[in-house]
Amino acid sequence: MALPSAYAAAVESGSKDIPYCRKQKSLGLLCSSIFLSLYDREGIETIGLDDAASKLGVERRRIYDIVNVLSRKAKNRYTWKGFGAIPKALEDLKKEGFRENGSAAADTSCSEKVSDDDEDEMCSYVNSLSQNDKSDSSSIPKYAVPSKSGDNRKEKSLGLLTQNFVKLFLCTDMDMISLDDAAKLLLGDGKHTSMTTRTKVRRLYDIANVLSSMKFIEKTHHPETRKPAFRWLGLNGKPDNGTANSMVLSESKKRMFGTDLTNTTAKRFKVDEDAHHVLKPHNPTRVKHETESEDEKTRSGVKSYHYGPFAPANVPKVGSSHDDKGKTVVDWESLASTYRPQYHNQALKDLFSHYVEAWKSWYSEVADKSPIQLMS
DNA sequence: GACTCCCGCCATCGA
DNA sequence: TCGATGGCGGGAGTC
Repeated sequence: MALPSAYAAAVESGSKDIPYCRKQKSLGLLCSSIFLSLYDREGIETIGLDDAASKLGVERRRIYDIVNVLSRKAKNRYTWKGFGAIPKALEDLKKEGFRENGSAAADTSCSEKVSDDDEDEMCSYVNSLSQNDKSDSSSIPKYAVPSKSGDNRKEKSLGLLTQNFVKLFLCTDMDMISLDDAAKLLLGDGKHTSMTTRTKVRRLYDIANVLSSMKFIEKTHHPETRKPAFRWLGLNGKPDNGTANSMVLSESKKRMFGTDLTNTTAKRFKVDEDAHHVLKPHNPTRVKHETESEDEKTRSGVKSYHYGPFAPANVPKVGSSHDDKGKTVVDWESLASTYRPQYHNQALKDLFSHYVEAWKSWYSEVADKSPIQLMS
């Protein structure tokens, strides 16, 4: 996850004379910022559109793109039910997907909305799909949205597209699929002109960004063609305790597509560093990736702990501290003050405080379990 | 040059 | 009627 520094940079870039970088406003980053950090907490049940937009410093239109995978509760408010309801929703969606294609017996109905984000829409979509279409039952399911006059706009919604995209993974034996193939499958027979496919692929990119930021899928390459493709992670990619912090502690060490500034070029960071010196040392994502190769080495032997977003680049892992070679004494207080970002945005300050507390909590917990030599 | 995906126009929805 | 919503494609950034 790329919070909060990447987001801070995104917010700041909009107001100052820093060269604009569009990746700082990517849907994946926004998704992480909104749901995984700002809203995926105890007591948060609804998300205000204006609230999210102002907190993140982006226009409402971008929030729409993300909340399309939520269920709208009322004008300007969207429900947020956390990650807890996802397993059931996925199961429901899978059953429905099979049922739609006549390849499995399942009589689950989506009579009520059961989940959050994508799956919520998935569920609601199933109803409309089952009413409208029983088209094709070939070996590869066709999740093309049925065309029905007067309902065209709804059929093409991002939410429905998301559901069908996920169904491709859930209800087929395809381990990975390219967006191009997905677009053709989702378009259905005889519909994929180059233009419609291109449009659909663009939307799938949006969806893939959101899904990958939530760790449902990951970007990969087809082993034969080397073409970009996406692999389903499902709940394996989900955090185990449903907190924002846990997202960054997930097992995957691969670069996350669309979730943050991972593919931001050094060139651009140079610009950012010049303009925002204070943010420089504290881009957790950068830290993570810059140290990735080093990380791999240290990980190979000992099962180490995964640092969260605020792990300094030069800090040895706790697990590796048991290694005799790695007894580096770290001035934690010094690090904390050195790397503490200065946010101008109140929401960011709050968010950062939240992470600091989480970090302290985690640190004291780990320190208790594995007494290592640390300066206090 | 292909891939990626943000931006914002504008059609549609719905209060 | 008008503000809210969101599909859509242009085109810029990135690889």
